[in-house]
Amino acid sequence: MNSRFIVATHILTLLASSDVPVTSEEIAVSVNTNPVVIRRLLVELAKAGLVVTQQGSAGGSQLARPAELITLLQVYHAMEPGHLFGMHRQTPNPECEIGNNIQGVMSGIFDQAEQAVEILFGSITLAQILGAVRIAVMQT
Amino acid sequence: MNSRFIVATHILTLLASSDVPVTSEEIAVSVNTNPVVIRRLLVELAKAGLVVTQQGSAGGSQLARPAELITLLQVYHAMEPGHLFGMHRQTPNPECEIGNNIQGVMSGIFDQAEQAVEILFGSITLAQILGAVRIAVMQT
DNA sequence: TTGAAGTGCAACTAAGATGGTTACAGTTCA
DNA sequence: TGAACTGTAACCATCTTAGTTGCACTTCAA
Repeated sequence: MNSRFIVATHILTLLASSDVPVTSEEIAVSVNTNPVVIRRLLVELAKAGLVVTQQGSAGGSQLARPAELITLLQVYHAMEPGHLFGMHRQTPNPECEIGNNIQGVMSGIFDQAEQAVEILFGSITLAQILGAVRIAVMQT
Repeated sequence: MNSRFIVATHILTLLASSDVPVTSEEIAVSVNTNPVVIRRLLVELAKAGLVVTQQGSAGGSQLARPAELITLLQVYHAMEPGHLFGMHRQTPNPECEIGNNIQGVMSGIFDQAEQAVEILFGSITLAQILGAVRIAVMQT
């Protein structure tokens, strides 16, 4: 369990809330971490086509597209390339009927679980998250 | 990402397929691991009320209840006490509107995702998994 | 009662993942 | 040209996970 997905979402929400490019230092202050950590995540987000980043003295990052066109699912896929649930460390014994088939059966179930999560994430945009943040601010 | 959930399910499926108590050694052979690893998981499964274990020379483990009355959700809760998605390592900056509210917003979303998974797991029993394994065996 | 077979547990180990830090090369712009 | 920024590598500390070893305790048949 790691923090990349939520931190990446944090980054993108911050970018969505700004009209101008945001430096990794500014993001790092919001996230409360080191700018290099932020930069590492920004490289992945850029590879996924979610942000564009400008080098040099006027550098900074911006969303690559409108916040309404970025879903949590896209963020999730950029940050978490693996599966949600793990398999055996060693291949189970193929001479045993359970050992020989349990992974196949369970991978089917795990796929369904992942799909349920993906459907949810695919239905939530960055604009909605920013909106929810702003509502929370007003209620404080 | 670990292997405890699927290995615990493997263990329980094996117990469900047997009329007699199964030793940790036999389970270890099916899972292809060391018996101590199995015993560790069995202790947790027993605490969760899913298995009963007999010590001594006639020792071994059995399901604590019929396979139709054990759901994947119960197994999951016994093996994975934490959350599915991680939060920031350090508390984000409360002076920033995004930093101050992103965790609240995202925890709501993560709860929904976990719920979707739990609904799925709660609908699948061990008996169904054993049935699926047996169907897979017949098709090999 | 004894010895064998099994559980439960502690301690140790190796491997891998994660996130933080430091240093610096490269890029851009005033 | 120098400052401000990105991108990257290397290192480090911490934590988790799963495997191994050793052994105390439990149980039961002989």
